[in-house]
Amino acid sequence: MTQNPKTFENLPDEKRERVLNEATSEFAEHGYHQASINRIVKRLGIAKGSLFKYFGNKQGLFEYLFGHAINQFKQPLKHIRETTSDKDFFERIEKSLLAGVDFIQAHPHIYRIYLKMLFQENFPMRDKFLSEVRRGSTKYLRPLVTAAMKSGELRNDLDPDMVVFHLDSIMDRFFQAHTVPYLDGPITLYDTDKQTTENKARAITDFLRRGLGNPS
Amino acid sequence: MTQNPKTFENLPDEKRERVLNEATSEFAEHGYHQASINRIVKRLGIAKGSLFKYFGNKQGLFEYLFGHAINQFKQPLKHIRETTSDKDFFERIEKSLLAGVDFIQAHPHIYRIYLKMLFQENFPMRDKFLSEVRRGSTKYLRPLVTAAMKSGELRNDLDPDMVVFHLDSIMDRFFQAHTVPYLDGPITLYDTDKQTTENKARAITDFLRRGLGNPS
Amino acid sequence: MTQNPKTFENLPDEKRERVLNEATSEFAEHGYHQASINRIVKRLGIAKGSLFKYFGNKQGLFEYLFGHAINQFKQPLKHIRETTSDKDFFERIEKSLLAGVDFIQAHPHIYRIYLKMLFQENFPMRDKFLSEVRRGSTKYLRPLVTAAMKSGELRNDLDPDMVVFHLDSIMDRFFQAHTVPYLDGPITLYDTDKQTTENKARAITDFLRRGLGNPS
Amino acid sequence: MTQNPKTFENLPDEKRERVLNEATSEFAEHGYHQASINRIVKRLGIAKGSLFKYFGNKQGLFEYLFGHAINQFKQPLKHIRETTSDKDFFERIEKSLLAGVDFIQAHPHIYRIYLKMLFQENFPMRDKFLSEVRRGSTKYLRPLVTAAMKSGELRNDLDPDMVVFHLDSIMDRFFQAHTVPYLDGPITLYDTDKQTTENKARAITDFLRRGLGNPS
DNA sequence: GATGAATGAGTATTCATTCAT
DNA sequence: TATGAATGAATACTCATTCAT
Repeated sequence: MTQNPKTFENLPDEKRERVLNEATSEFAEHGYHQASINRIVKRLGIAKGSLFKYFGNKQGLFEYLFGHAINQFKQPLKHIRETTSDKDFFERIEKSLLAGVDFIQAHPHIYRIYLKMLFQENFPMRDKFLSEVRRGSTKYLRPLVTAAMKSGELRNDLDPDMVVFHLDSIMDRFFQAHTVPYLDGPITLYDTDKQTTENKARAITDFLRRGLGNPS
Repeated sequence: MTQNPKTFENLPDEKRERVLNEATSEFAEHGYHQASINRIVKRLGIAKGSLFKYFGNKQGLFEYLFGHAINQFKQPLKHIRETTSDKDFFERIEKSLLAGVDFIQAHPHIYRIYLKMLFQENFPMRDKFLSEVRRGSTKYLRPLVTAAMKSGELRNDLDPDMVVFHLDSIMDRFFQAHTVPYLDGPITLYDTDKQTTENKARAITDFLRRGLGNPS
Repeated sequence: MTQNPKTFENLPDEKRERVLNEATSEFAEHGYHQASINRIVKRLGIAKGSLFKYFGNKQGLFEYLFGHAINQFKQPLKHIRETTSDKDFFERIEKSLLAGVDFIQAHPHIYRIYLKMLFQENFPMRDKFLSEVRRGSTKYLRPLVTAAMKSGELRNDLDPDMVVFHLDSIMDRFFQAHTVPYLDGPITLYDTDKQTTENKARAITDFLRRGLGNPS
Repeated sequence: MTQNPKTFENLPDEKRERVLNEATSEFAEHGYHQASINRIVKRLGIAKGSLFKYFGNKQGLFEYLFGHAINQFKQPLKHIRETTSDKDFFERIEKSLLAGVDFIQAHPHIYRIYLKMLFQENFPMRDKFLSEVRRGSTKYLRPLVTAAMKSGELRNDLDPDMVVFHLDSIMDRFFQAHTVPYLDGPITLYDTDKQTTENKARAITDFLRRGLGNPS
């Protein structure tokens, strides 16, 4: 590998961003293997050799770009934990749902790459990235659940691991349904406006509260 | 598809099966575009021209194979409805979980193709196949839910659409976690033995009963 | 070569004709190399093997078919000579023009194959067929010219070879212009009705009479 | 054409010419569809990808090459009009015959492609190129004819459109007979030396003068 | 540091021809 | 005699990658 990421990092900010954006949207649209370096450089108007100087090869470009993106993924979760109190578990869930949708709408390309990666075994660095994302999700939800069980917000006859599995499934599906049709079933979410998203997040939270919350 | 698949259907059973199996596993491993007709025929030891005689082109092969598979998908669900009574909603859910896993373990390639299709926009016939699968899922779950609400098994303060969304999310995640690592979170399912699967299905069902069932 | 033309000749008339017709129109439409045996048998609804049994290979089919057609080519010229007298040279030319157009309109496929063959060196049997046709043309025209010069209908200061070359060029172009656009120049012939064709043939004949005829 | 031909135009002159020459002779020998990119690159000793970089696809190569050639076609006609006076119509025709043969002998491949295109309907850009050539021909001849009729060189009882049709037929056949055997009839032109060509052109011109010229 | 021409193995697809049934 | 499944070399075209300028 002859790449030299320093070369790329010395580029003017604006150009660096353009490169990453165009490449990201190419990968988002076509997945890893169908993405075409030819198309990327044509859209960018730069020489093919330059891209290879920056990142060595296709995989290097992808890893750089997705590693870069994954950091932004962690911001919103952190923000929620900091701006909400331990007191209201279900409010936190609701805010997490909305924050997730916000992030997806702000960075649709990254989320689409992530979804493609989920079931495509031959993405480079797939193991590394996916385990990182999943670990992040569990590390975020589990303390919320155990705290809520301690404080009595959640019923105490529940298995915390089950609750995490449960919440994770519902939340992920909620996000996916905002990105891909077919996944919403009877509650239509795809391509709807913000107002509707908020109503649905509220409805799901209420539903969870009724199912998991302490009736007392 | 310029060829009608009569030629293929006249083949001896054994050969027909070998062709479908090799092709299916190629698509399962690589997705649609990365799947290589060259590799398929090399593994089969038949001439390239033959495959095109059978199915006209790559897309024809895929459609035949996946359309064929999708029919098998519908059998287990039907079987459950017929062999269980309306009386125990949660037993039905538990059996559905196990039947789904059984199917996936019997046809792992087909399920992997389906998962790849979910987030890969350029699969041929994606719209047709996905909407067919999703519709099947909703059409299966909704009557179960409304019947259970009528009979008093499910709490009557729940929105049936929400329950369906809920069940669908959990069930899908349960299946996916059997196929793809990373998706199980704290409850490990991937690559485990049958005993464990049954315990987990039972645990999830119990959990749902506690959350959604009528306490009376 | 394993072909057996007897096999074909034993076929019922109706089938034999259908085979020749479909094959002829395939060659007329696509030329020799682009013509597809696959398409021919599909249109005919017969087995591919049968065609090869009849004619051995693609070239055998073409030779049979075109040899068959070329005989029909000779009929109209013969007919003209027999039904007109030596007395009116220019009437003969005019009738020949109309007879040629009639033949082309009755057998458009054959004429189109002939035209394609003219400039496509790799038609099988091209040499044999073309020289046969050209010889036929000269053998038809030359006696007409010499007779007319003797009888005084044509000016006697003309070189008979030149007259033949001349007439041949004009007549061929007249036929081609009925089949292919672009070749008519300022006198539009392509796709016109019979009335117009007759007018044009008359006009050309008159023109020739003025140019070549004996003014006395 | 997805590629603009800048890449090709930046190539060193010598290479550019070799590429065009080999490609032209391939198309001349085999026509459009039977021409093989594989053969072209093998003969050139360059990579297949390069040719596609230059011209995008087979059709792009053909259009570039033929469009390029068609411009050269127009030079000799223009040259004749400029170097001859209106005074001698038949001298102009004679010079045109010789100039045409000169061009054809200098660019035999291009003329052979043109002839193939005449009766092969599926040449790309056939309509565009043929109508351009034909229009050029008519636009060249018609003013010559009308001028000559006005000046009294041509008999005034002739229809100018007929004269054009006439001249066009004769001239084209004269050119074709230099390229393809069979088309000369009793006056042999194919593969003959320059001396003979000049004699024949003179003979044809004299013949035309006798037929069309004003006897006064 | 940037360029962009060159590469060649890879892709899906077509086709005339053969031959066992 | 008729069938139609099997063949494999051929086709146009794409693509990540290299490297001399």
